[in-house]
Amino acid sequence: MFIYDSVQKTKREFIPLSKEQVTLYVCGPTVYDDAHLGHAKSALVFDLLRRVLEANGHNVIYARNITDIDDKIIKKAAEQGVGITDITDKFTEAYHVDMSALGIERPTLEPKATESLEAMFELIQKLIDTNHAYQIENGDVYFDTQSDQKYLSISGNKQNDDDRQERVESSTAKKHPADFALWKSVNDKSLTFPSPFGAGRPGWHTECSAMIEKHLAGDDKFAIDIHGGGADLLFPHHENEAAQTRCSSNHELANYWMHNGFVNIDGEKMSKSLGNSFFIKDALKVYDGEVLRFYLLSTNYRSNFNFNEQDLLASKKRLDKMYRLKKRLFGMKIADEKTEMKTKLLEALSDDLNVSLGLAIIDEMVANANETLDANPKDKLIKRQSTSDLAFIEKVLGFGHQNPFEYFQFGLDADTKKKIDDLVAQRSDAKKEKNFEKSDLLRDEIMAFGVSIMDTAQGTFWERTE
RNA sequence: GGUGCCAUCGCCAAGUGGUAAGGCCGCAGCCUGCAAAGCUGCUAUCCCCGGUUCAAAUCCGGGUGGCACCUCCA
Repeated sequence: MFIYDSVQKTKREFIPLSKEQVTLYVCGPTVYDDAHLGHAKSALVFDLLRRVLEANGHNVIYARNITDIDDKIIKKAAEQGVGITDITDKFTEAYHVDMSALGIERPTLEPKATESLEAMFELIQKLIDTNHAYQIENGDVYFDTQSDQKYLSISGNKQNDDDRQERVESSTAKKHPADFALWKSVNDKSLTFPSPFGAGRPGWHTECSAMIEKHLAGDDKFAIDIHGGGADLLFPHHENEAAQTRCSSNHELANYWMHNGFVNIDGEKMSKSLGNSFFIKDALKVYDGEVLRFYLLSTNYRSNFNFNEQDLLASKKRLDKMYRLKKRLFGMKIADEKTEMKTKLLEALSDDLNVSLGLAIIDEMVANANETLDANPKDKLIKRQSTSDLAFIEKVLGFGHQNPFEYFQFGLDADTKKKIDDLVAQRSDAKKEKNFEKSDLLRDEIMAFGVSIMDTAQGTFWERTE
């Protein structure tokens, strides 16, 4: 397997620290609002990574945190006049619902900041004891970036001198403007925790390092195999996490770093002012979750992704083809066939998640199966192989888990389906009587529902095509 | 200002030295009562200039044009 390491800026062969397991940590959401398409992208990419690692025989321990201590949460709770946990519980649950709709499997571990305070205290104390952190008069504890020789080695950023000057003058009692808070001394009623450093709240970066140490780290040169997140987190978040871990333990944080690109909408940076499609839950009202998954995952995860409806619809047609093959194979038992397609697909995905190439391989398989079945609808071998191929695709990519007939009925209520079924039956009768004028009229009626019909040897099927 | 990424057919998009995958759209054909679906065939020399090399979309230099981060935003 090969992974593009965004710290070394090169594709590297993936060699796990331990043969027993692969440790993967991804920065999860801050639960103060509904998840948007960017959250979806990140979660999808690392869900895929996990599946591909597993398909390669690795036992993956995947942790994705929930940040439930944050100023934005406090602000929201205050605005709405509700408790902190009302907000965090609500949006944690909503996050799970959205992720599930996208076919994203639950991580092995989902540590919450509120449940990791002890680990954070331990981390901060170690940093203080080793002079990598200091507490100022007001109680804040800062990480001393100057004490870390390797600070900025993750992002490759350089300290900007002009910038530095300005901030020194305006800053507080921090030793250096780049120093960041490990513990913020606050004493408001909303959300404060007692700690060895006084009452307050942890800094944002603290939780990830602490959780990794607590749940995943071993004795190796690196705490974990792979650390992932959105491209925006490289600096300062991941830089700071790495510094904390480096200075409080005898290992670097991660052997491989992966960062997914941003999602833009119609060429513009996502923002709430652009409207509803911003949130996953709103997108799900219009599009099937699996269609969203397929679309968001269809290109290189590192590039920025430009979300727009035309591309999504074009992408959907590709998924449709897979489902039509699934229809042709409906009822087949899944056998574990060794096929060339599986080998090639896994190889493509194992090369830094090359989904684009993988989709080309799938298209080729689908076309070949259709061609063979067109020539001989009873070809047992191709049916077994294709069924097996589709099952593999479902497992490793998460595409194709639905009943193929229901897939094509997305968004239609039972009443409408019944009406369409009735019209289709009437049309079939008319066709039997060779009353084509009547059957064509009925077809027009059916198509008015945004539905296409197709006559096959197995009977007439209909699909919502819009 | 600092750091970094990107530029491939109308659109989306693979391909990191050996002579341009795939999908959408379009055209022609097979199939069909007609369709739809499916299948077959057809459609690019890779932003510009220069260099390295037997050989470059792929490496180097210079342009031009996008974009991101440097403000707790995935």
